[in-house]
Amino acid sequence: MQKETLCLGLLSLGPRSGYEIKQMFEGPLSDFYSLSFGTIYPTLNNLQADKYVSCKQHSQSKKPDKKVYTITKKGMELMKDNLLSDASSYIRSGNFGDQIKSEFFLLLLFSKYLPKETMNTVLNERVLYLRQKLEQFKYDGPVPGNLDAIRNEKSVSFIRGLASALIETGLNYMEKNRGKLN
Amino acid sequence: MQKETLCLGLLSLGPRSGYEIKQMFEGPLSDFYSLSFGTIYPTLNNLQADKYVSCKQHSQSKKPDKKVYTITKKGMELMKDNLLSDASSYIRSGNFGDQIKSEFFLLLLFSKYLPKETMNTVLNERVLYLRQKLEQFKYDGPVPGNLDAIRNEKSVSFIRGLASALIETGLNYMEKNRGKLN
DNA sequence: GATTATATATATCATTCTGATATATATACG
DNA sequence: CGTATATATATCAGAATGATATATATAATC
Repeated sequence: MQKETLCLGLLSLGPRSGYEIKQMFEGPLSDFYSLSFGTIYPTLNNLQADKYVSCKQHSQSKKPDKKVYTITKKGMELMKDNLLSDASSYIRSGNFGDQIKSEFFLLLLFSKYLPKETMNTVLNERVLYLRQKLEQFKYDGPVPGNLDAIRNEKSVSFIRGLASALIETGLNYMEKNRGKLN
Repeated sequence: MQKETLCLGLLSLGPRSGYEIKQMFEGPLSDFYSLSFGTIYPTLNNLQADKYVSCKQHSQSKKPDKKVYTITKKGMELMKDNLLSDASSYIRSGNFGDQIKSEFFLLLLFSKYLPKETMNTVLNERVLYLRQKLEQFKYDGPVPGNLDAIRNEKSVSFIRGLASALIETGLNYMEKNRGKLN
């Protein structure tokens, strides 16, 4: 997805600074996508130059100014147009669509070159890690600051449910079939 | 995973050309990882310069020479060392580990900005696509050329089984819960 | 009360990687 | 006989990351 469309989409949930957009990528979106500061800040500057977002500078005594961006009508239109024209190309992506770039799967692929104890530890830690992830996805309590804007989206419940189901399947499979790796 | 380790790992399954390594990424590995020609060819050249692989040039009358690379003892050692020292960092990656970069999930996130008919078509095509993927993963018949080297790995059976289970879960979830997106 | 670590906030850039393009030939298909 | 696809390597502009720089506030630790 184009970085512009993505930033506009996140701003459609409410006005935000670049730093707060990054927080969304590190929080609720961390398992699905991410953009770096080096992408976010230039993108916001370009969007502002082209009037897709407006910017209010909140000067905070001696911290650097907090630049809060708001999506404009023109920006909403661009976002919707882009989503519509690119929708079909995203059908073949993500979870067993296009490239997943799974380092873990690659490690499994070459597991025969690792000592058995090492692979045992790795698999144990993977299981622990996935259990932890599962709890995160199932957690329904309060979230800090403006991160609840994204949590309350209907689509986010759908995605979280899907993610939980996938992790559970992965955990069950790993526990039942790990013997087959030796 | 470092591109060097990855290329060495694939060469550990047997001697191959850069083109054939690319074929592995587009075939059996396409859902887990990929490297472009722009990465593969320079990497092989560097590995050769440092004696981690050797190269035999098969001149083919008027086609460009086919450069077949073979992993050396030194290369096997580097690969194993790298795998061992990086193993723990791969535990938190892939399927709900690190970044999945799922364009499809992002599209769902912004689905409220798309017309209902469009989302309906998108979800239908996604289901068809996943069914097709599932068949691919379950297919156990013959594969062309030297691609069976990777298919016959024990770890590959494990990964394919896991992938099938995950896709099935995703399909079931989508079919049961797609109403919740409206 | 001093120090250390972490959080807020933006900006920049070298390095890395991709996706596209270039080049050249062979083969299959109708 | 032309057209599309496959084989095969190489290169490079453009994009994105990860790291680093800068500056301050706040919380935790000792």
